[in-house]
Amino acid sequence: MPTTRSYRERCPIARALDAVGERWALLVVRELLLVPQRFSDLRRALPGASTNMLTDRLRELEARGIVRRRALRPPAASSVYELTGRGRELEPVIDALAAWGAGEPAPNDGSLTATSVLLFLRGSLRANPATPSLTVELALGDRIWTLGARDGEIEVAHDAPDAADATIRTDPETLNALVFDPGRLDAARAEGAAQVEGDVAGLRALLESAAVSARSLAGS
Amino acid sequence: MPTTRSYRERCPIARALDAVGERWALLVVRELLLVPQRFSDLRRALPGASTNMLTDRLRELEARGIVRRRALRPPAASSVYELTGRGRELEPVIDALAAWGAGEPAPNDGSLTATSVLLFLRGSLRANPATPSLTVELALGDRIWTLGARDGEIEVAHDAPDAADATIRTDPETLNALVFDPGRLDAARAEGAAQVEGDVAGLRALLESAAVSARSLAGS
DNA sequence: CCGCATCCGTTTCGATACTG
DNA sequence: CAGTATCGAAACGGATGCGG
Repeated sequence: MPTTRSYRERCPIARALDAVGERWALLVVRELLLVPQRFSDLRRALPGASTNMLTDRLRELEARGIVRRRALRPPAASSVYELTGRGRELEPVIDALAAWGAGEPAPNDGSLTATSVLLFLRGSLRANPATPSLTVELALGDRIWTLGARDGEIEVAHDAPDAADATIRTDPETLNALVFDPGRLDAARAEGAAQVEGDVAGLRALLESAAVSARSLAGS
Repeated sequence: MPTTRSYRERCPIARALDAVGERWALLVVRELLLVPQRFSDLRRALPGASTNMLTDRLRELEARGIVRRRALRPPAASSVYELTGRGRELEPVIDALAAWGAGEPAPNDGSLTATSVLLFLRGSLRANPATPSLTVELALGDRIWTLGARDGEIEVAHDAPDAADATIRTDPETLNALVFDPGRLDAARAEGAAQVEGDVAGLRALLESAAVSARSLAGS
């Protein structure tokens, strides 16, 4: 049964925590921030969450107008969960948490989802005004993403770009390592952990731009 | 016994929530954001939190380097809890939550602390670039605060200003109402809910500036 | 296989009472 | 004032089962 407890404060901070302060709630929002996901996608992304926990959180978030459930077109006997407009407004909260959390110690056995890495990469690039303009096609697992950097505006979308300057195929682990240490790019390519095509120098410069912010966040 | 569970993710968002995602943790940070507080101050500010809950959270936050316990000078047989530098870095998280939470429904029986109102007032003024420059002395309960607005820089401090343009003595409830509807200022003064001295017109303009942001936040 | 509902042991929460 | 002790209630976490 969904959780209903409240801090019973009129403070907006407490009200926000009443809505998304339950355990797992903000991680569900995080996973849905870049792309709608099915129940089983969320399970894979949040292996520590039990099924009934996920069901409860999704129901609560739906009841609060943060998440919406949408049926897929008839042939697919499934549905996806996606953020509502109100849910997307949580992005600044997620971004602030990511910036702060980068300074906390990481469990060395921790998992890492594609969404996590992409959000952190995006945040790092946004934090660096000198980020070069470039459109990158990112293939992580079986999903294709577009990373667009243009005049300091950084966007990540779950689709293939019309025209990519560079293409990289890798996994979240490797991409995360590259965000902190772009110097590993050649080693990752040699090991087969990453395949790169197109403007390799541009991609390298983009990663360097992210690394500047990423390292300063982690160091604080 | 303090909580030790973790999401076991290397995602910075999950790491942040590992540190401050437990129930009540961020409300403790909120209360300490503007001024160090004693245990009993926190109890009053968070009446829904049981004493052992507060003890647990304070110990955890202390262990994580977010809160520090400081003994007061000898005559006072007491100590205060205050944020560390790392703890103060949570301010953007708190601000983002406040901005989002203003759009959530408020329980009509909810309490409201001075800190809550001051943080929201500060956030509203910061969100409005047209905020007039003014120094206000704010007396809430038995505490004196300084609200300084200068060239768009808004600061709230727990002390008396060197020189105030205006002085207002009221309670958190009334101040919160004024942030949304400055038109009530005269009524509040007539009812004795607020006493104002000095540049009343300036204070009124400042409240109007806050109200513009406050209403747009609540309306979204 | 997907999306849940049910059951159950464990942890955390919340309220009250009590102590240095 | 600043906590500890205790205990029932709620939430969490994992396993299993069941209808599409």
